[in-house]
Amino acid sequence: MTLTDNTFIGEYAYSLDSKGRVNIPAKFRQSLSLDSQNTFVITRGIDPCIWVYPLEQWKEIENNLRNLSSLKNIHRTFIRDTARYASPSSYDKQGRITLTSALIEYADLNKDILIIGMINKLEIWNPDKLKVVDQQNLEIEPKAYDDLADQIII
Amino acid sequence: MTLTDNTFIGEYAYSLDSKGRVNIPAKFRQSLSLDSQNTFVITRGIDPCIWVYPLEQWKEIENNLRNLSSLKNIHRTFIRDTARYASPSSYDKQGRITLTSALIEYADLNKDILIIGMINKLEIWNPDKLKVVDQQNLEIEPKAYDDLADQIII
DNA sequence: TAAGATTGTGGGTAGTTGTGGGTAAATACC
DNA sequence: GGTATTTACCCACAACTACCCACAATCTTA
Repeated sequence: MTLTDNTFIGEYAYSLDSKGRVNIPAKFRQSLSLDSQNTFVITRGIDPCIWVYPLEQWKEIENNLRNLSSLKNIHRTFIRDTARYASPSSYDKQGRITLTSALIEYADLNKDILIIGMINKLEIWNPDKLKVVDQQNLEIEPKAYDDLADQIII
Repeated sequence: MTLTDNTFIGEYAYSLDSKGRVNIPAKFRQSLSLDSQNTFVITRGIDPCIWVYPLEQWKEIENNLRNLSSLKNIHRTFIRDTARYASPSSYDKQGRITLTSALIEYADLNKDILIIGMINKLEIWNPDKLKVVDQQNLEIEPKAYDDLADQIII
């Protein structure tokens, strides 16, 4: 059964091979919209992980960036920060995408990796790094969670 | 795999050879629209870097400039600054464009350069200069950045 | 339960890409 | 007008990448 297009949930343990390739979980490939043309855009996450957007989703970001004028420094900086680490990657016949060495380094990936569905995108993690971040997040103030509760019903 | 025409993302480390030639990343050449006829227009960036526009995109800029009235000093100055340093450059069989010595000097380029996809154009940087600018931009008020981020969901 | 299909992982190879340099045409200079 | 310098086009080659095939493990289906 398939859920909504370009929507991803769940956690999967996969491996990164010697050529920098990672399998995209079959379920995620099936969730990818036709308009995304078997293509994802990979980029730096805010956390030390790789963000993987369906092409269609990424194009929306691009369209927003396109409307910013380069006359303003803050706009140029925002475009540069957003665009420079991004790179399109189509999956091969086996369902794998190739990561760039820059991103592998940024996320500090070794052989074992974790792929997490984040609704509108995926995250690729070094499992050890994620453990550390999870630990840190235990210290989030309860108040912050309460504020969030105002915006989202769960 | 092709993304949108004339849309560029990613960061690439290349080199400037003794003849003033720089490779245009293959992915960018593939993104270039047919109407751009393998041609870019290079000019001064606002930051100390070189801006590289697809020909088609540059024509749009020219049209926008056409609509500015020469009665206003700010308009005249803007048109002059934008037009005077611009020069078209087609890439050769190997995919390289030739930079003018004036622009190489302006961007203070040595052998190692960085090419950054900025959605509607490219930037060519001296990596050391970019580091300095990146550092300066850390001082942008977080609030201003957040406001921008609110408009663009990433 | 058994056969078939799907999925995740590994590796080989042909084509592409980035970089250097050579030569002839075009341009500038005296 | 002849010479020097620059520019444009061509070839060469090492490194890398995309594409292909193979296979074992898992899941599906009858």
